Amino acid sequence: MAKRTTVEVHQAEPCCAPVMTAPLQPEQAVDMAKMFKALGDPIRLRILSLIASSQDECCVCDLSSSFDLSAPTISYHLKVLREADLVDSDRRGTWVYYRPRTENLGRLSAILAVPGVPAVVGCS
Amino acid sequence: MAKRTTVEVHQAEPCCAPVMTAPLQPEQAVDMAKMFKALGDPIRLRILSLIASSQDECCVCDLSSSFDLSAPTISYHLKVLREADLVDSDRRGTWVYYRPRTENLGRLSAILAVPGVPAVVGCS
DNA sequence: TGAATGGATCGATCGCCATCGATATGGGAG
DNA sequence: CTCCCATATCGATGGCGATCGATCCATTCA
Repeated sequence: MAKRTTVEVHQAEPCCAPVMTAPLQPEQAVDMAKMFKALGDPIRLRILSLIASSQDECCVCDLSSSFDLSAPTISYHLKVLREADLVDSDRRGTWVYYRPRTENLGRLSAILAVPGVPAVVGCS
Repeated sequence: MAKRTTVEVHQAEPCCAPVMTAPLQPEQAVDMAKMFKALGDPIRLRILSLIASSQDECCVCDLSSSFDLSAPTISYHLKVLREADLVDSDRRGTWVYYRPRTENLGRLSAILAVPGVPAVVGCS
């Protein structure tokens, strides 16, 4: 099964071997930990999943309405995700749109992959 | 529903759809975030990769020698990984051995998987 | 039984993090 | 230009997290 149109390139840069395969180098560990730390908050995980599961992109106004948190707090979490290279943002007029950075999500997925267990991916 | 062999149990319980596929439920997000938070520290990532990449299991004494940290600190990080259900420990005589909990590593990998991009494992 | 060693726990410290109200910035709408 | 709305930034605060020395617990060995 070949690749689909919008997502492709990604697994080209694994950046480092799966954690099950070889010890992580300290420098790579710092890099990866930065991303995992950004995922280490329930609110941010939900924000990311809202962004990633929306078609193409997602407006901040849609996000805010899903949480019982102040706007500055949502903005703060988005900044953390942005600085962890997990999402990209793009202002168009009054609104700001967010997109997932699938190449980095794929890297994180790959590094946790368990040999012999295909990390299945839903929806064919 | 009975389990079969230990090898294949893993991907059986994805627990939730990949983040790219559907929004995470708050409760699941709390669950997953706990594990990601444990991975959000470079030292813990390296400890986990040492445990996971060793054959079968790994003694604490081998870990300590790889870091320039006090024994209590290593022990603290191991506790965090244990409480996040990412490793299991097992005392045999004087030494304590740690093993990765591959079923949960697999779950994390699966949740970050990008549709259309097989999170290939092993060889490349 | 007592000493020695591997690990875990305790208590303290210090820095970082999540949250908010207040304020700034950047674009439409009038 | 002026007002308003959507986001972002600032500053403060309360709480959690990483680290260490001291201490405790378990096991082996003399």
